[in-house]
Amino acid sequence: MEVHQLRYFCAVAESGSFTRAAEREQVAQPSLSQQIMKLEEELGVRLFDRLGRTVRLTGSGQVFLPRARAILVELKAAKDEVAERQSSVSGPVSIGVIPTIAPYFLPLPMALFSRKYPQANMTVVEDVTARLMDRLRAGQIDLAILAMPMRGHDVETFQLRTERLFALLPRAHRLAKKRKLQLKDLRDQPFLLLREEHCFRDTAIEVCKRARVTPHIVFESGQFSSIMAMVGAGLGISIVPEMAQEQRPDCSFVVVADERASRTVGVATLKGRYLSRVQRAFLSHLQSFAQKDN
Amino acid sequence: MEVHQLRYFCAVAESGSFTRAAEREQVAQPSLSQQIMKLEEELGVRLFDRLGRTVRLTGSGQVFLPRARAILVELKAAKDEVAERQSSVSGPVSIGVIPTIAPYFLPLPMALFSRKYPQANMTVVEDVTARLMDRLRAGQIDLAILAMPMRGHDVETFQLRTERLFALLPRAHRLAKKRKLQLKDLRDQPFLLLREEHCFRDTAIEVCKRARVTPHIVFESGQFSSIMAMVGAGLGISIVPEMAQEQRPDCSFVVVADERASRTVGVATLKGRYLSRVQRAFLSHLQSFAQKDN
DNA sequence: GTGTTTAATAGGCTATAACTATGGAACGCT
DNA sequence: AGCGTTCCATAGTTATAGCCTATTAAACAC
Repeated sequence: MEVHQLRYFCAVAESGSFTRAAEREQVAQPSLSQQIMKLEEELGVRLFDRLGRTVRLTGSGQVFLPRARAILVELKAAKDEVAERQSSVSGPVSIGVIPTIAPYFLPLPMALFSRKYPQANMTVVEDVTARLMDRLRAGQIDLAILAMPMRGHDVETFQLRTERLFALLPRAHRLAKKRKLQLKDLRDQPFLLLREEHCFRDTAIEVCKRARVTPHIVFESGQFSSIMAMVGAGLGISIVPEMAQEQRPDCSFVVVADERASRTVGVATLKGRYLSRVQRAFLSHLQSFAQKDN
Repeated sequence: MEVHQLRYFCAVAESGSFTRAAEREQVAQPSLSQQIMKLEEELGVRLFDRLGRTVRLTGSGQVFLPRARAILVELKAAKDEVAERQSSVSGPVSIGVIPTIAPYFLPLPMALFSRKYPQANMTVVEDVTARLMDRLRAGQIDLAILAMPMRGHDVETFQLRTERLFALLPRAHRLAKKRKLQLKDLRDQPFLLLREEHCFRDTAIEVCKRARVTPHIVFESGQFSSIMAMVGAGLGISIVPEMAQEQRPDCSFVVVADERASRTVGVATLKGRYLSRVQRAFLSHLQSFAQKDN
């Protein structure tokens, strides 16, 4: 039983004629007759009585007609729903983001996108890189905003911006007044860093190592605000990304002048993953926030 | 969009693999891939994400899946309903019958058929031949029981029985005691006949004419019972078919011995008309009441 | 790395739905 | 009644398109 057979059947039933039905369906009359016969054969029942030049539904045909119509309608509805889904910028977008980016970067793009496309249904998952990648691979999130570079053959990444790193110092610190500093200036300072699962911890340690500095870690936390409070209390120093800067009476931020002392923020999607129209729209929306200059 | 594409799509969605789906659908894997791609092309949307060796529905695929399933289910339901209709002896049977046959012949066959197939839904239309033929052609009745022969290229007929004609006489009539009589014996008798629309009137006149008798008609009615009452009252005589005989104190029935003084009862269907299983069953049931002899 | 699994590609084959042309039956008209 | 017209079915042909096998490319497992 094929779709065109149902279409032809309905056309004959509605026009009461094979010839007119063939015209309506843009097909030669014998082709249509043939398909109707095939349908009748498969059903094991005559659907039409061919009475001279009038064609009339049999009882079985009358039973079959509404069902055939319903199927054609549902077929169209299924097609339309999928098309609608693609043509309108609406539907679910699930975004994963790491905690060291989420509060600083995401609010503005999300608010603007939500205003532009009220039909978009955004969900944000905040988690560390490893678990975000799991979710990305599991299809639970559509895209992930995290620190570049992302090794991993199965993801596609787009850089959004590269930001300088800043030393976070107590306001009373001897380096706090400088306009910039070198990481080697921080040697022997007690360090406060994020917990191991956070990738920015690795970034910070990495840049230190490159400057031949091995940080002495005295405190670990899950968020910058705890670290800042501790630093403000004079317990040590830290390194934070540019976007985490904020006005605080107890802390100073001094830019780290070392070559390559930076963090790159990017967005990742699963390679081969098909994105719906909203999802693609959000991705390019994010890219419009990328900063071309370093 | 074709039915097999929907089947393949559901198979892949359910098995999570093109290869397993191809096995399930008894088709080579490339064929299945091809049809899925074609479907995706028509919908303008990717339905599956091909992620390495795992295959997963896209959002659009998830939307499309339940609809595709529903369509396949309805397709089967439509097919099944038609099949059921043909396999079981149930459903509507509409029977037309002329008034000079209806009360005498039909009750027994109908009762037996109804007992044998309680699911059969019989309807009887009693009307004269001309209007029954109209209804037959209009598809309002499935078969018509009437007097043969039926001229008309567009009907198919089956003879059921041939019955002798009887002279209907007042009990006191001089011929009432005879075991049989000739039509010419009735010459000059006042005739009571059915109205013009009734074919049995024509039959009666026809047999008379053949016997060189021109009936002098003094009364016309729509039913035999009126005629019998009148005949019983001595107003004249009539001719009735064998099956209309009944025990009456005021009338006698004497068989007409003339060659070809008979009426043949048969059943007619519209040529080219497809009969459902019940309808065919009732037709052959009627034929089982045919009398081979005479 | 190597072997295995999986989906996509390529090319040939076949099945089938399309077409044109024609036949036959039914209906309308004169 | 004869004629022309209309309509569906049939016959034969063409072309589409779905299926196949063989192969490639990539991903995964060991």
